Amino acid sequence: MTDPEMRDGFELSETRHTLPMALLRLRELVMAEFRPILSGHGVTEQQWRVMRVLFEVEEVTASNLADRALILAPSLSRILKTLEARGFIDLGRSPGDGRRARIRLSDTGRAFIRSVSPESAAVYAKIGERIGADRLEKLLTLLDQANTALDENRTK
Amino acid sequence: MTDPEMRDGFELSETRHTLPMALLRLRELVMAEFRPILSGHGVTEQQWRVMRVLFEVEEVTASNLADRALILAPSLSRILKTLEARGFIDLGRSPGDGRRARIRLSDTGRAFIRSVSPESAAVYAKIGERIGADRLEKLLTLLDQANTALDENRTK
DNA sequence: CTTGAATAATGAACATGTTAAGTAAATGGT
DNA sequence: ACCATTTACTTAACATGTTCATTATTCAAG
Repeated sequence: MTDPEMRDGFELSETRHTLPMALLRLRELVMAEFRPILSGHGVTEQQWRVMRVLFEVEEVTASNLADRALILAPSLSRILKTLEARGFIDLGRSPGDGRRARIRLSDTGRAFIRSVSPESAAVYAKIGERIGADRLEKLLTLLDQANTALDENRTK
Repeated sequence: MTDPEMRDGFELSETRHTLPMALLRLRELVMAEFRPILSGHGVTEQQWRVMRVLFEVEEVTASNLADRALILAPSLSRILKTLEARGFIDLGRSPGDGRRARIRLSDTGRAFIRSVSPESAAVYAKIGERIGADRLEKLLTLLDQANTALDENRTK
C-alpha cells in the first residue's frame, strides 16, 4: 500500500484471502478439468448442468429447473432454446397451468448424458484423489453448512 | 430417476451434492449480500475486484492483474477501458517492455475504494457471524488446501 | 542485423450473467 | 363475471465468460 491506512476495524481483508475469491478460485480449478471434456462433446458447462438435472428429475418447470441448476431464468430461457434446437430436450406447456413450461430430456439427450458420464465421473474421481477423500468430504460438509446458514436468513 | 440405471462405477453423483455445485451455490449466496452494495455505487463485482487488487499492489501488468483478480485477459481489457473512462484507473505502457500495460489506481479510484470499504467490510463480518467464525476459518483453510492441491498438478 | 518464434495485449464472435421491462396466464377479492 | 394483482416466463440491453484470431513487441537464433 502507498500510505499506512488508518486501522478503524473496517479494513478490507486481502483480496486473495477472502471467501468469495477462494470459492471462485477453487471452482475455476475444478471446472478447468471438466471443461475440455464438455467442449469436446460440444456443450457448455451450463448446458451440461441443465441436462444433468433433467436426467435426474424427468420433468420440471423452468423456475424449478433454474433453482436446481443454479441458472437465472433469463439465461435458462436461451439455453432451453438451443438445447431444443439440438434435439436434447422436449419443450411443452403444463396442462394445468398455461404459464408453466414442461421440460423433459429427450431420448437423444438421455443417451448423450450416458455417453459422457464415464469421462465426467473419472475426472471427478481424479479430483477427489488430488484433494484427498477426507478433505473433500469435510469440505463438502462445511460448504453445505455454510450454504444452509446463509440460506436461512436469505429473505431478511 | 425413471429407469433403474446400471451400476458400473461410473455413475454421476447427484447434481446438488457435487463440489462444483456446492461452490457455486455458496458463492452466489455470498455475492447476493455484496451485490446490492456494489450496484448501489455503480460498479460490477468484477470492476470492484480489479480495483481492490490495484488498491493493494499499486502497479501491475494486465496479465498479472488478470491472475490476481481471477479474470480472463479479454474480459480484463474491456473492464480496464470502462474503468479508465470513469477516471478510476490510469493506463500506460511499461517503459522497459512496450507490450506490457502499466495499470494504476487513480486518486479517484483510491478514494472510491475507501468510501465503499466500510459497507463491504460490514457485510463480510455479518456473513462471518452467520456461518460462524470457527466454521469460516476451517472452510477457508480447506479451500486453500484444495486450491493448492489442484494447482500443483495444473500443467499435467 | 535480419528473420522466425514467443510473449502481451486486444479484437471478434458467441454463450451466459444480471437487471429491468414486457407478456400471458392464473388468482383473489368484489 | 370483472379487474387489479400476482405469477411464470420471455425479451431486451449491457457486462462478463470463453475460445480463437490478430497485432505489436520482444527474443533468439543464424
